Order: sequence, then structure tokens, then C-alpha cells
Amino acid sequence: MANHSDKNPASVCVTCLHRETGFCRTLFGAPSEDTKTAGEPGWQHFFGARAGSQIAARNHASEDVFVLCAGWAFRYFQLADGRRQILKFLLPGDLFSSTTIFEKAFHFSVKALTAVQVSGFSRSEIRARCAVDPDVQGAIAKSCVIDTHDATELQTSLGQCSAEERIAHLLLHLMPRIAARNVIREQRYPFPLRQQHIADAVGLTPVHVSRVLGLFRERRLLELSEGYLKVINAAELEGIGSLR
Amino acid sequence: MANHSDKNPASVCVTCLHRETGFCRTLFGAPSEDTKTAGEPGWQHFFGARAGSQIAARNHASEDVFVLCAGWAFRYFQLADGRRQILKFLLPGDLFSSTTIFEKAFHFSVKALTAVQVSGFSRSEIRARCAVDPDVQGAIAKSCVIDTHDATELQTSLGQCSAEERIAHLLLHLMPRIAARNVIREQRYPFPLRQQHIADAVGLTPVHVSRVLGLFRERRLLELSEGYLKVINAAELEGIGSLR
DNA sequence: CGGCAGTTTGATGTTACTCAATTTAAGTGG
DNA sequence: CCACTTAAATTGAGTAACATCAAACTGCCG
Repeated sequence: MANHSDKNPASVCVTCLHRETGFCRTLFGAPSEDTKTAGEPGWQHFFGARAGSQIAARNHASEDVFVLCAGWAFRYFQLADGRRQILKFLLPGDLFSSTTIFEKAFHFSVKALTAVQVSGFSRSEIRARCAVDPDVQGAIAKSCVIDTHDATELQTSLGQCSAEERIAHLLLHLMPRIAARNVIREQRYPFPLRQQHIADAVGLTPVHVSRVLGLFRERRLLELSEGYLKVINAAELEGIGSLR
Repeated sequence: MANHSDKNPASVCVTCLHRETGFCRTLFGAPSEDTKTAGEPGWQHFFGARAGSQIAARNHASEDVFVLCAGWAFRYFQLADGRRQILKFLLPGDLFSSTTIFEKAFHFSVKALTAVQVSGFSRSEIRARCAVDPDVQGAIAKSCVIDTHDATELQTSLGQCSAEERIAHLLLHLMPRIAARNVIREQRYPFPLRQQHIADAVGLTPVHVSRVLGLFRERRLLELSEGYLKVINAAELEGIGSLR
């Protein structure tokens, strides 16, 4: 696993706690001054990782279930010759994958896109809670449903859509997820992806991604630079990428 | 929903019952003369559907969870302009989707590829059993894990692989699944897909699928006709389509 | 100032798509 | 069993979308 040296026992998953979208909230209950300063319970631990570092690898196993608490990461599948498919961009509150609740071994890898904080929970503890707490059950079920639905959309996008449609769809998929975790003003979204990441997510080359984004910019649909995505014409973007 | 007129109360999901792969086995226990002749319990019912008929539609909801008991079907996602992505080919024992256990509404559609028999189970009954029976829990978890893993592979195949690789991968994915449900002699697999289905599953046009299959045939990797797939050189096929 | 990572641009190549015609296979009714 | 019909598969020619290769450009940081 990744380097645990940035471990910060003082903060208990604060980022996740105050997010409706997060998994931690269900496990901890709503945030309180108590939990924020309580330190780690025995069945939970934290670690940080630098941007670009690998924080989970395919075929490795863990007794823990991991949740991203701060920063961006991505889950991906790598082929022997170096090609990789980015399966999902992980935002604070996201499980690495909902299947990790049921299985020790990963079928995927995870890398940090920015500096991140990750929280690990004992799988057996989560499953014990699941057995008695319908809220936890519901959170797990919801997570599975969302992952599957996202997978369906990605498959459709990759299999059926043009370069423009795929990129527009990716942005449209990310926008509400980013908005759920940040205050958005003037349609300006924090957006740390490099074009290489977009390329690996939508199955194109970075060069072609650059051309398509250039087109979008020319048509005044959006601007993308300096770690921000500014959406100028959301309606037209949806017309291109909405999969309806 | 589909036409229930072919309903056949005499047979209790026999096809699923004697399959290790099936969901019904977990719910019923191993087959016995008893269950085979008992008729339907109140929380389960059957129906048949003709080849080509739609048996589930996106945005429709049902109190039931459906399992394919006989024949082939496929789950797919359709776009407004007619394009469709086939997400999974369903074989006897397969749930339409594992998410149907958690959610009433479908995010996908299902069509029969051959004549089929479908079994519907009351969702509330399954969830009640899940709460008390670890085997049922395990079966559901396994089903989620497999669906997610398959989704990962399909995403990678669609996003990163060439036409040859995608088609080879599809065949390699199906072979063991077919073999688990049929006696295979001489590497000859029952295979009812039309080239159009392959095309919709791997994101190519039927014309191009025909060319690639023609190449495979020329290279003596396989033959594909008359509803059967005959694999001649499995090793080379794996070299092309194995995603390693 | 130089170096580096990321992006943009241009020229060219390849893969897969489109359109259209032809062949094969599968029924169907006489 | 044989014309006839229809769906599916194959083949060829031309084209569009995206990849590849290479060079130039940008912003950033030491």
C-alpha cells in the first residue's frame, strides 16, 4: 500500500463527514465537535499520499475498505503494454469501489491525481454494521447502484459515441459531482485533470483531446485551464454529451 | 412487461436449479423431485418470451427481480437516435442486473435473443431472505462483484482495444460462461448471436465485424456459423483478446 | 536564463465507417 | 422438391474519424 507517513491522527475524516455524498457520514453519523476531535477509532485509520502516487494495485488484497477523504484520485485498469482505462474519477466521499466491501482483492488500481487523504475502515466492522444497521445497508446498496449506472453510461459512451460526445459526457458527468463538494460560482469548476487523464478516460489520444477541447473553446462552450473548467454554454454541451 | 401467456406453472425454474452459476439455486436450495414438481410458490412466477421481444425497458419499475432461466437475452442501453450498447449477454441463471435487487426502476433494457424463460421473484422476499441467510447475501455480493468486474473489462476493451482485440475479448468472455451451461465437445460452443449483436456489444459496425471475423477464419482461429462458434486456436485468440 | 511538463499545431497514416452491390442462408408456400 | 422471399453475411470502393509523428509553443520553477 501507499506511504503512511503523512498520517494525521488529529483530523477524523472531516472532509467526508460533512458531505451528504460521503460514505463516512453513514458510518459515523452527522459530524459533531466530538467526532472532529476524537482521534481515530480502532477500526479506522488514515493516510495521505502525494499527487501521482499509486495508492492501490490490482491483485493486491486488503482487510480494509478505502474511502477517499480529500483530493482527487482515479480508479483504472492497466494493460500489459501500458495502455490504461480510467474507470472513475474519485472525489471526496467516494469508495475506491463498492465491490471492495465484498471482496478483499482489487480488480483495479488507484492513483492520486492531486495530494489526497484516504481513510481505511475494517471490512469486517463495516459488514458487521451492515448486518444491524439499515442505513449502512442502504449506503452500500446505493453505492453499488451508482457504480453500476455509471459503468453503463461509460460503456455506452465508449462504445457508441464520437470523440466530442465522449468528452462532453465526461464533463457533464463530473460537473454535478464536483458541485456537490465545492461552492461553484459563475459555472467555474475546480478541475485538476490533465488532458492525458481525459484521454485515458474516454479512450482517445491526448492530441485528439486537445483538438476537441480547442473546438469547444472556439465554439464558446467552455474554457479549460489553470485547474478550472469554466462552462459557458451548458445547454449546448448537454446537447452534445447527454446520452439521451 | 412482456407477454405472460406462455406461463408454465408445471416447471419450477428447472434450468436454473441445476446450475451452480444460477441465482435460483441459492434461493431454492439444491434441486429435488419435490421442488421440480411443486408448482410456483407465491413469491415467484414465470413467463416466456419469443426471440427478439423486449422483456424489460429503461425507466420502468417492477416489484420483482428477474432471472433468466432458459435461452439467451441481452441487457442494453439505447440512445435516442437508435444507437445501442449491449452491456451484457444474459445466460440461464443470470440476473437481469444485480442492481435490480436494490432498485425498482431499471436503468437499462433487456431483449430476448432466442426464445427465453424468465423467472420473477418478489424483491421484498429476496431482501427478507438476504437479511437472515448468509448464503443469499453471498450470492448477491458475488453477483455485484462479477457485474462490476465484467463492467471494468468491457470499459477497458471499448476504450483501449482495437477491433480485433475487442471481438476476441468478447468471445473469450463468453466461452467459459457458455461452457458452464452446456456440454462442449470439440471446442464447439452454441452461439446464437448475429453479427449485429457482436457489433452493438463491441462498438463496431456489423460490416467491420464481418471483416474481422473473416480474418479470424482465414487465420484459422475459429469458425462461426449455424448458431455455433468453433474455436480452432484458443491460444492465439487469447493472445489477441486477453487484456493482460 | 535554461529546463521541463503540458499543450497546441501541422502533416501524414491507419483504422474503421459508409454506401452499395452481391452472395449466402433460411424460410415459405406451391 | 423447387421457385420465391427475406434476413444475414460478404465484398469492394471511397471517405471520415482518429492516431501517429514531430515540431513549436506556453507557463512554471529553480
